[in-house]
Amino acid sequence: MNQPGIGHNSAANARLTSFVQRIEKLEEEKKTIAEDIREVYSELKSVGFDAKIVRKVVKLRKMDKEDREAEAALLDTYLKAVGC
Amino acid sequence: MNQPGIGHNSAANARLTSFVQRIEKLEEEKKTIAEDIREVYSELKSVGFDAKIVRKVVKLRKMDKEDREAEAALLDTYLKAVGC
Amino acid sequence: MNQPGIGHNSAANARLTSFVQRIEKLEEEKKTIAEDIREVYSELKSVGFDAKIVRKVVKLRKMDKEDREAEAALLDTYLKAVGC
Amino acid sequence: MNQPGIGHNSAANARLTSFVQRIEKLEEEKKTIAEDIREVYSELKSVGFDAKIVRKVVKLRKMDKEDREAEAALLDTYLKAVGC
DNA sequence: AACGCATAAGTAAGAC
DNA sequence: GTCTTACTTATGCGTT
Repeated sequence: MNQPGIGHNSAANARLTSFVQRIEKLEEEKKTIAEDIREVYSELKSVGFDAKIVRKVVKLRKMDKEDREAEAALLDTYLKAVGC
Repeated sequence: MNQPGIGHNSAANARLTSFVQRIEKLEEEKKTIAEDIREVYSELKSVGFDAKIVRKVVKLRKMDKEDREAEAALLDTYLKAVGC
Repeated sequence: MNQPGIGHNSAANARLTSFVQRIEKLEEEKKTIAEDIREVYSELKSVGFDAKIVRKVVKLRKMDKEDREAEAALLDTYLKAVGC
Repeated sequence: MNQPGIGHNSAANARLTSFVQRIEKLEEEKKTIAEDIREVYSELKSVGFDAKIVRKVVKLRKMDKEDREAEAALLDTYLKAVGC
């Protein structure tokens, strides 16, 4: 493919390096935020809430109500199909 | 279970709501960063680099780094095992 | 700690190597089974079932009925607490 | 969605049940192997090795292996990019 | 018994 | 559009 000639083209090398560094920096930030989230869960746990359930709450709030209901209905159907 | 009595305790409700909102805000930020990363890939692609290759480069660099960290951790564990 | 002296004791070395190999072999087998499970999901998907829901079915069957109900009740309480 | 009509179709019910059982059986086997691995660790611990260290050794070996594979994959991608 | 870690499951994005 | 691969989330295990 035709990406800029690497290895014989210092300008392209520099450019690529720059892209890679930007990505790595962003990934670093993302990781930091993930840690912050974990901290919130651990704080909430330490004051007595059930972290597992709170995770479900967060997830459900993200889902559209319709989707939620459709999924619940399908699950119900399958459970009956397998005899539960 | 001994989580704060919810339902008859507006203070606990408010607290839980606050935790949930903090989490949602943080997840929002995380999502934004993930989008930024995708944008970098698309930018780099648009100037002629092969995104797939760059992804592998980033991955490899990360693995190398982790490898070094794992080695250091192992050494550390050895030292502790030996009483240092 | 007092694990057998490694590095100056070839018997201990051999023993450790043997343990490590046993573990690696077992992990290999575990990986194979995980692949088999994935294959079943993809087969069931190919004949029209919703793999995501089937996963939930499997998970729910594993849970005790009581636990299931207790969890559902708590989830409900939390959802109300945050105004859903 | 177009999954087989469940609930009014005993053939589909039977099929789903069969899939679920296959999965459950496979998960059982996987669980057994996980137990075997734990046993090896406990055996090795009982003869004086430090399980924590051995875990790290296993992990490191795995990472090294993955590293090599990732490198090979990158090389492969380069070659393809260049038309080989 | 709680805490953090490490593995495993589930979900979503990207390649072909 | 399918299919795989990568990332994220979640659970369980070992440790303190």
